Amino acid sequence: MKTIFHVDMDAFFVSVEELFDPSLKGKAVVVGGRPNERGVVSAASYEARKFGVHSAMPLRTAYKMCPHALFVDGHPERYRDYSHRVFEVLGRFSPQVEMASIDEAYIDMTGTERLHGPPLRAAHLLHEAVRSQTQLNCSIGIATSRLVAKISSDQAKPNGVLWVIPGQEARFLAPLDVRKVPGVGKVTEKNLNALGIHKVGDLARFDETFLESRFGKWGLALAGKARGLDAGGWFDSEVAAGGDPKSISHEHTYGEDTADAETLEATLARLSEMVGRRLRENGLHARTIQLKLRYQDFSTLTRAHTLERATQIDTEIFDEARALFRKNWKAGAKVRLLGVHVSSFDACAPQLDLLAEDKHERWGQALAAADRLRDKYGESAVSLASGMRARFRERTHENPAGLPGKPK
DNA sequence: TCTGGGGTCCTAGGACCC
DNA sequence: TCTGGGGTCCTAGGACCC
Repeated sequence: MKTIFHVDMDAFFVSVEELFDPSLKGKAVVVGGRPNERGVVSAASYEARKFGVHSAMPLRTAYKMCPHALFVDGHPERYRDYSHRVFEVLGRFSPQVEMASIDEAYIDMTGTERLHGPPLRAAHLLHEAVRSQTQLNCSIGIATSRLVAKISSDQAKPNGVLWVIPGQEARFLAPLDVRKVPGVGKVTEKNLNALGIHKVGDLARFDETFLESRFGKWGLALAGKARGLDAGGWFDSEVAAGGDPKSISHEHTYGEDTADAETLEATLARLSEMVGRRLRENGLHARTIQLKLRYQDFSTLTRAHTLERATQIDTEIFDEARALFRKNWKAGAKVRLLGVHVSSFDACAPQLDLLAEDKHERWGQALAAADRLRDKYGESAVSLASGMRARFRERTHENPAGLPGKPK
């Protein structure tokens, strides 16, 4: 029988911001950007939540609901730093700690009773240790499976500890909304509601063959979850993740939609550079390049192309992304978002012929040097994007009709 | 309400091969 | 000849999570 703790930081981003600016304490705070910006709420203080503000809500909506809230930009470096500090504290309680995301972790506390006492006592010690080392509050769920531990930490919020005694899992889950089950989102909730399933207890009464026929693989997992089991499927593998990334992407939403080809292609160049850089940092080579294009009306398309040979070179990524863009963009249509996404990683690119290999090698060296310059002098120190913009101008000059066009 | 950015996993259809 | 069955790869879209 396992003893799993799920530790979830309370209003993490907001709490970290409060450490840097104590005047925020006790106020309605929204992290994510200015109230008139495009974007969504990353985190809201409990005070702001009283007005209906919650994460993922558009900033403009949050402003309407809570105009007196203080809107602050997020600081990912700060959150990463504090996430590491939390991780260190947790590591003192058990060697088996998995950070499931920046603000939550699973700890396998099985067999630590002699060291830390029974689960509730250990959890209170842990809670206090996190508090004293980081000045941050967390909530802790204790159960025999990750799934139930996660749901119970949610029920414990804010700043609480909740232990689901072994054997009581079904009783604990039964009265909760199905939406509380990780992996059940808006759509699945609606589909379940249509079957008369509202509570986890309702779900538990359906047999798994029926759920499987109705929801496929996911239905089978769902049947297990309703009984408090870590049933497998994406949720559990996500938790176990921590290995090599499967994809890398960057995207950008414009402050104002644009149909300007030069602007759009410059954005693609910048996104390609960012993706290429991440590939090099991770020592990865990607075979599939994918473009993401969202129009003004929010209709979104993705178009991919798989290369014969994997790459980690900015210009190769850009060439593909731009080709996909030229082929698929309805010229003149205003664009809201562009994204560049790469996947199908190979450990390394296979050999080319010698001449090409040499050229490739030198490109790689140049890019690595540019990466080092950026580290030293900042992101704007070196940019291929500006070079691309200049080249593009020459081309449009020769081809005033604009895109798509075959430059000479 | 006017909708971010970075991820993971699943499904489904078509091409292609044996 | 009127139509197999399995496997793999690729592409597009979508649900979901933090």
